[in-house]
Amino acid sequence: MLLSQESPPLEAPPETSNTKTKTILNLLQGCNTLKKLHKIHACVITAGLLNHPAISTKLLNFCAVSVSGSLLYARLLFYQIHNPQIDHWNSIIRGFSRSSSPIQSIFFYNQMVSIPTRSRPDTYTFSFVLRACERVILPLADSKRKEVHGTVIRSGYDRDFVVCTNLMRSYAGNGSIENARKVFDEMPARDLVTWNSMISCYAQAGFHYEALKTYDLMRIENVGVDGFTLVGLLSSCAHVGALNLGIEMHRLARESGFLNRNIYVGNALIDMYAKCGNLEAALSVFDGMKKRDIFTWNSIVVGYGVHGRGLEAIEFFRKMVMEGVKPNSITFLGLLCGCSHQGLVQEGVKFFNLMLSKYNIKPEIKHYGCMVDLLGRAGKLKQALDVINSCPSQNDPVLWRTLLGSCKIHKNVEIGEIAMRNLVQLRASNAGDCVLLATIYGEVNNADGVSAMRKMIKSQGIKTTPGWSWMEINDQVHKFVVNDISHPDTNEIYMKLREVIQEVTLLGYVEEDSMSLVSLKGFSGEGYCWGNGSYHSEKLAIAFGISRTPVGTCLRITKNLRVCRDCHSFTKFVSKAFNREIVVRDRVRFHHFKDGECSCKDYW
DNA sequence: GTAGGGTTAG
Repeated sequence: MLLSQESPPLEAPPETSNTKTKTILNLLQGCNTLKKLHKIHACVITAGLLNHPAISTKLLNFCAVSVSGSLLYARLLFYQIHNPQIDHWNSIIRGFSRSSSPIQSIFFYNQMVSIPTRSRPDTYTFSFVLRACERVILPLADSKRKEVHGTVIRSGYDRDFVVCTNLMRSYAGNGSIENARKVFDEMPARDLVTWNSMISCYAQAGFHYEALKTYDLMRIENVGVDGFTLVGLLSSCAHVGALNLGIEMHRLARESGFLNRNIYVGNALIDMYAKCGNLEAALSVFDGMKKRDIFTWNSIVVGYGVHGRGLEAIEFFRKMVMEGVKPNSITFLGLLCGCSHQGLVQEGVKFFNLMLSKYNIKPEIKHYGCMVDLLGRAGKLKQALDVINSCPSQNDPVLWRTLLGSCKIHKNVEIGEIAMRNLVQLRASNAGDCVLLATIYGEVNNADGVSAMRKMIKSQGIKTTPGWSWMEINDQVHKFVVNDISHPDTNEIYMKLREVIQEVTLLGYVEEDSMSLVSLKGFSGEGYCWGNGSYHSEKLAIAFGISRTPVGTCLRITKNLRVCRDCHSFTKFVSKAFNREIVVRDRVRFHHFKDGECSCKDYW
């Protein structure tokens, strides 16, 4: 009931309509609870002022938009207003667009546009309804978005920065990054927010290369940068390992004053440096920050963790807790990752237990994955199996796949078969898993096992993740895939590669061809590169890097899969033969190659 | 009076 009998008017009705209006507007001004609003609403009805434009707008706005409002109430109120005006429509559409039921927003928009004599949508209406489309995940939202887009164009709002930004985000948020780009390209002019949004749309969709390319265009158009630009670009630099561009962002941040003013920028810088393999620089930014939040601490803990420097990650964790910052589930991912790569089994187990007992953080599947990796890597395969069995969602193929990976390191057929059986049962086994188990069989000279895996792959059809490597030279990011011939300097790269192979062969490099799994050659199984005799993307990147950078320059490579044994051995030899430090960031960790050795100590 | 952009993990 809107007119509760227990809600008497707040004061005696004013005498004239004008004073009534003023009194009610004053009351609305001070209204901060729904209860007070109930009473004011009752007054409004008694005074017959519900259709007074200022009053109804304020009433509705409070219900639909303010934190103490109620959308249910807003909807009832809306239907009491005769001939709602643009402000009313915008209020109700705005309110629902950010609610848990954004579809209602579209519903009201539909009503609004269904009768042409009603208010026409304006720039605000479009912004709100597009936000609603972005949040509704039904396929229907797609056609709605296109329809709204059409209306936007027909009504001339396609020149409006804000509407177009909303359109872009709405498209990108639903997987249609091409349409987002199309909107961007077709705008007659763009402001800084539009550029930043394009970058963040790309970054959030995982198109980091395109995000960085957008910055090239930005430079040409001279639009400048702000903190948002820097953060978006730094995140993409971190993802693709573009250190030089990241350093350029750092310089811009320093010069423009954002470094000290904006905690986001500092946080993104720490993450970028850590992900690009330069922990010292990450630490220096960290040390220089006046204020630190959970992102700052997590970035440094995770940074040390993925570099396999578990003890230091633990040290940062201690400092963070001492400074009163509460760790979250990501902090523990960093810790467990660090423990796993440094073989700190006891510490890892301790932190895993601490999560729930002390910090009330429920371990998620990723944390279980770290534990399986920690124990499995250390050869405690039975315990790793127990962890999977204790996990609430033991039906996750990733856990079994991690265990299978550990079985490969320790050549354990028995538990490897258990892992594979579970993967098959979950209908999740892929070619990469077969390759892993086949490797284990091969290493214990089990020819039948190898042959069974070969059959399994044939019957399933090979489904693999294509491997790629990024490398940045002079602010340009170069991407290579296996046996790549798309690079403009392909001939030069292959010539250099053959030369490099000759050099390292003189030092003792032998291309690994351990398994005689002829039918598997050249494939990249999910998680691990596989195959010999083919030119893996990092070999091409290394050859390119050697030919294009001065002697002694460190080569930094980022790849999407794990390094295969052959490439790992190759890179060690190259680091010695050419006196180069080579930093390879693979899917799970960093490898620092120097003087023929790798920081992972051949344990990855 | 109402609208658009950012970081870790995934």
